[in-house]
Amino acid sequence: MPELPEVESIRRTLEPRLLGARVFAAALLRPDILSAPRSEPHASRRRRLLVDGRITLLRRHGKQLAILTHDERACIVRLGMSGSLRWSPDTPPRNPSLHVHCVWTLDSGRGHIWFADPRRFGGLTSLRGNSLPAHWAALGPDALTVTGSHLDRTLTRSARAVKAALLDQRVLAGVGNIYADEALFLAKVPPHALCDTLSPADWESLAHAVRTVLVQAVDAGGSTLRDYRDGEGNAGRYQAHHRVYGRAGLPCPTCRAALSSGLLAQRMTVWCSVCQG
DNA sequence: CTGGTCTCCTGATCGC
DNA sequence: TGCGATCAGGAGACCA
Repeated sequence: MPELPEVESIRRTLEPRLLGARVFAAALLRPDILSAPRSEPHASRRRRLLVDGRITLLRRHGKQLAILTHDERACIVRLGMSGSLRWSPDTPPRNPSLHVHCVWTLDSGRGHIWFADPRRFGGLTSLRGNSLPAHWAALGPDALTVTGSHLDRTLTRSARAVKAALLDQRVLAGVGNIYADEALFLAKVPPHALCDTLSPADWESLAHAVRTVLVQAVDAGGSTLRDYRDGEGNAGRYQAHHRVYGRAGLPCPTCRAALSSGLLAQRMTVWCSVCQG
């Protein structure tokens, strides 16, 4: 389930493969995974999939990754929960269980990139490169740069549970179920605490915890629970450092009490009822 | 407007 | 061993 650290790891591993490469061809095997904002004029599928463009930049905001070309086209890749974006020297294996939906061929023998997504919660969005900032303005700030004052300002009058707010991409972009629980544990804030009961100091410590946990996870190449791989096919290593996620009933790493678990905002949630009061 | 719930989808896992 | 039920979850639709 790719969150910010996994998407950033994909971005970093793909960048050297893609920068300067020209898109020779694109095969869209499942047309319904490609969408466009309502405001964008219709363009051909080839245009929308960057064919004949020279890749100039790979940008990430939260969990979204955009591929940009020299002629101001952009293709956003959203990985959903089971999506992957991989580079390989050859075309991907023709294994139906991979659920490969789009394959791009780069010219001059620079290989292929492919988007696969078994559960199809992800997809591609084509848009003009110069409308990317406006598109991303609908999201909150990238979670790697989130501040306590932003969270305080945005959420201080909200009656929602703090974990539900952390998962809301319009509040901050990039946090999913794993890193929400990890950040709440680090900040010693209970996931079910209501936003309007938290102090500015709480928001400060939560913002700090979010940034800390994400930086650590990026440094470890993200978390591989089952399927996640970076752009080169490597697994992440941060799962070994999870303090609470996936550890329901096991001892708290700080106080050794059994970790609590339950459903919050439709997500499995794990926390320490002692440390997170 | 706000917050809670439902829904999409497939593969892994569980219980009988 | 086999097979149906259950679970996981990002994000948009939908509803009170």
